[in-house]
This record gives sequence, structure tokens and C-alpha cells, in this order.
Amino acid sequence: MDGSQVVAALGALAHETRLRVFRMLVERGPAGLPAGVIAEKLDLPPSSLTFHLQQLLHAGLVTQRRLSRQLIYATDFAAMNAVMGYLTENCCGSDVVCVPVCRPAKAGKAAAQRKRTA
Amino acid sequence: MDGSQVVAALGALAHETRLRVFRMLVERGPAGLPAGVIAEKLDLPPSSLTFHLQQLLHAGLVTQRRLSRQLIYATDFAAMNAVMGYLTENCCGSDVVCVPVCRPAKAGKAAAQRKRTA
DNA sequence: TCCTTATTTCGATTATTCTCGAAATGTCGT
DNA sequence: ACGACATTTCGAGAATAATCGAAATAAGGA
Repeated sequence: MDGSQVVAALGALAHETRLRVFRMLVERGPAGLPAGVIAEKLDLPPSSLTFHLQQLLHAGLVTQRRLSRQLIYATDFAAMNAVMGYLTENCCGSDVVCVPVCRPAKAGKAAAQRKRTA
Repeated sequence: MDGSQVVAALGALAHETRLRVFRMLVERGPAGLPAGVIAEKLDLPPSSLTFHLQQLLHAGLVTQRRLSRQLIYATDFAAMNAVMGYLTENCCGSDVVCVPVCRPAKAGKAAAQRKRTA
């Protein structure tokens, strides 16, 4: 991940509305949420929400998939990890204690389950 | 640290030039760098650099101190830690492995030294 | 096919950010 | 006090981003 990708990602998160959207999607995990639900919860005009979702999409922070009539948006945890990694490496001094790993709660539990079971 | 402070910090870092400036300051640690040196290294018109430094300053990511005729800018590691903490907590899912701690290399070495000596 | 729902694209407007030369400010040495 | 240096403030123009209604597209059901 290079500097300009990070700039794009940070720019996407550097907006009150988009940060709210992103946090909401993080909370939901891989299941994500349809655009309409997000618009309703945040009380946004549909076209405004689309504008912001495109920013997040172009920055690579969220994914989009169609489920019949709805378009589902979800956090791209790998991308967020890459951003965190860059910031930790380049913007946090050279004496960082450890690197955080971002992943949804359920995936975590599943992973723990797998480990325990194995 | 609340959402709008984070938005301000991310906005400050979400610019090619400012990210470069900030990385340069992180590298330098608490000693920081005078504006003139930064301007020269990045080949920027002085007034443009000032504009960007103000953004970083207002976002609370850097500190400013005067050393005779020069104004020295330095990373505020505590502020950067707060931003990383927010992102880890709110934008990384609820199954984060650990939280990174940002601090300059020399402070780290000094801390290690202190520990070893103690 | 036609209607309804979900969402996006278009387009026009307003607001914000960026850039950088010229002038002002603060500080030191003489 | 004056001149030189480091940096900021001012101001105006150019570029980019945000807002959102209205029209267009996509998908499912009658």
C-alpha cells in the first residue's frame, strides 16, 4: 500500500457522515447493510448517501454486492488493516509496541472456535 | 477523543503534502524540524508550507515551538496515539488483537535503557 | 408487460480547500 | 535603530468537494 492510496482512504474517512457510515458497517461485519437501511438510519437523502458510499468504495474501504433489488455495502477489513499498518509503520515512530489486526467479531469467534476445535 | 476531532485529524493527514510533512516529523521525533528545513526538503513555497502546517497544528497532530528565529514543528505522539486508539476501537471490528502504541525511537530506547538499568 | 421498490446518475448550485506572491511580523546581530 | 533572515498573514484566483432534487436504471412480482 502506497502513500496515495492511504491519502485516499484517510480522505474517505475524514468526513462526519462517511465516518458514521463506516462505523456502522464495521459494527455489522461481513454481512453489511443495504444502502436504503443506512440512508434511513442516518436520515440522509438517497443521492447524498450514494455520493458518500462511492467515496468509500473508490477508496477501497468498503465492498458492494447486489442482493436482488438491494445493494449491500460492507467493510473491507483487509483494506482497513492495510491502512492501519501503514499508519503504524510510517506515522507512529519506530518504536511501536504491536500492530492491531482488524477483523469482525464473528470471524474472530469463528477463528477462535476453529483453533479450539483443532 | 470524539468523532469530530478524529475527522479533523484524518482530514489533516489526507493530503499528499501533509502526509509527507508528518512522516518527516515522525522520523525526527521530539526534536522536530524548523519550517524552513521542511520547505527546502519538500521544495515548497514558504506560504504553502505554512498553510499545511496550520492544518496539522489545528488538528492537534503537531506542536510548534520557537527556537530563536526558527519555528520548530514536531509530532504530537500522544495525539497520534489517540487517533490510532479511536480507529482501532471504532473502525476495526470488535475482535482487535492489540493496540499499537506510537512513540519516537529514542524515547523507546531511553525507556528500555531505564528499564534495563532499574 | 406494467407497476412498484431500491438505488444510482445527472446537473446545477453552494461551500470548502489549495496555491502562492506580496506584504507584514518577529528575532537576532551590529 | 537598522538590516538581514525565518516565517506568517493576507488576499485573490483556481480547483475540488458536498448537497440534493429530478430523471434514469435495475430487479422482482402481478
